[in-house]
Amino acid sequence: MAIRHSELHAASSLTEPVVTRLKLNAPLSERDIGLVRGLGQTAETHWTGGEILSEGQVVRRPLYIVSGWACLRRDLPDGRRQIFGFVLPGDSVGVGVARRSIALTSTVALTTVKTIDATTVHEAAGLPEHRGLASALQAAAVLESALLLDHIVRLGRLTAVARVAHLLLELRHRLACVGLASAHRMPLPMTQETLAECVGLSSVHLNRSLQQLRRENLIELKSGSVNLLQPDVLAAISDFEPTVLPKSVISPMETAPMRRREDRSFMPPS
Amino acid sequence: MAIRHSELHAASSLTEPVVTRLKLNAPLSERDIGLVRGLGQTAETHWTGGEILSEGQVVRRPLYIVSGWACLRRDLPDGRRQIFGFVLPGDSVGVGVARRSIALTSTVALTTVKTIDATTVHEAAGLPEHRGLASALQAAAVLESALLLDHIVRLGRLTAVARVAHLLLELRHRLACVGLASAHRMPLPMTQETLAECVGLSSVHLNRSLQQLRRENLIELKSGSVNLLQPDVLAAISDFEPTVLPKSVISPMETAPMRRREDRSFMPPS
DNA sequence: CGGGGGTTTGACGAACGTCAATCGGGGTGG
DNA sequence: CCACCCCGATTGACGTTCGTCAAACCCCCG
Repeated sequence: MAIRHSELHAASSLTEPVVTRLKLNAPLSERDIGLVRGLGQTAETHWTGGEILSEGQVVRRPLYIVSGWACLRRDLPDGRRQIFGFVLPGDSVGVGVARRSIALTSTVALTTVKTIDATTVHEAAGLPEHRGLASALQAAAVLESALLLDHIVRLGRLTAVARVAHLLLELRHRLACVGLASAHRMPLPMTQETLAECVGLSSVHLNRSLQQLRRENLIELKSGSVNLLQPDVLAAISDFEPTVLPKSVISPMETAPMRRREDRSFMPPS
Repeated sequence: MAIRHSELHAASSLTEPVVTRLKLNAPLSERDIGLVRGLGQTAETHWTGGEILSEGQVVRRPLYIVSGWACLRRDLPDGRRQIFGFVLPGDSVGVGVARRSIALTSTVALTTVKTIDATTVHEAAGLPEHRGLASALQAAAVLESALLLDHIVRLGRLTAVARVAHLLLELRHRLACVGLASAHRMPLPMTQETLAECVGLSSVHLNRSLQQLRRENLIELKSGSVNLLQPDVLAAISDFEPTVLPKSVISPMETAPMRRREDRSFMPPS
């Protein structure tokens, strides 16, 4: 299921999304940052479709996603599913909603996902010399609940088209925070059915909603990535406003790192 | 808005819902319990419709609800509202989702609400001699997120009737935990419109869903309280299962404390 | 050249929202 | 004590949104 890396090279670059995210949350000292960078050695790989964490399972240790996408999911008795949100590079798994207890949802890899062990960081956050880390982790937890609240508003009060627009804007904003999306283009490495399970629609109706957005020249869909043609219009029709914290993290930079070839396979090469 | 009580009598009995809840979350020492009981002096009263905490406002101090109901709410630009959940006696306000930061939602009193200041408890939880409190608070935070997740499932995957059934069962379970509901009857001190804003339906359709439940002899509605006639059937049609923790807290006791006279007014006697 | 999974389309029915009128009970003023 | 009033609950009619079923399509890959 998870494969431990023996490679040590380039380990520090792996941790950059995490460093970026934590620095946005709170000012970090050099020691804080060094601590996080040291986690590159603990990288593990999870294949598409694999469960990084299973609902009901005891959470052994907190993780950080350093590359790839995952989702938080619950399976209902009749086979239907609800996706609570997506986990992106820089996000943590097994924290806040489930630290040191029982996982409330499954965390499933949507692409090949690389993770690092966050135990050290969480332990250090208790020490007086790492106050910066402590507030960064706290802020991360708050942002996590904020995402859940936004999702509730999406499901409870928005129409199908607005739900999709709202979700796309949220993902763009979060990706931009860690430098993985430009102002317009971003990866969207999942099935329409997965998207539907997130926004509470049937896959057919989700498809029609996407088409409506395309017809109105609001988005462009290529396999595995989206182009938000008129983000302001999308925001208007969905009442979107990015979650608090440092405003306007979206840089005008146009480098949008795309998924590598190996990530396009939706099945593990077992 | 909030009125500080000068009355000191019967202060300790006020805190009982909080003690009960915390004891369910983790084993508490006598010192832990004594600490909580001492909070009776800090009681404040909020009138129906008043905002105990406003979205965007800096959270000054954590509170416990000791009597009455409140809801977590967000108002949308077009006047519509989404209710994220209800806050019952024993629940905390301004914790977890917003501790020491900015409130992510408004907390609005649905009845007359009495609160006590939880600052002391939260500070004590950091001390080694109050480890029990620390785990109790942690468990409370987890349960809080669990409720949000359940709500997402309700909104994303259940039909109107099932949403209502699911919500009623959740409320009964939580009330029973603090001895405020019997196996069947429980208070429901809110407008159908409020209920609708919670489960993401129009008030008209919510009304029809309630009627369907009544027609099928699953519930009985009197002003301000519900009777769950066949909880097992309700659970079956809504895929409900109570949130983890000590199973079957629902006692066969039939004493269902109803709202007092003063609580039936929906407007403050200003 | 096939196959298979994902996407798209059409047709149809069920679920839900909206508008607007009516009802009903408790609270209030006379 | 009684008539009035107001808010919330209820009802009907109608239109829209969304789900379901099933077929066709498309593209990537073997």
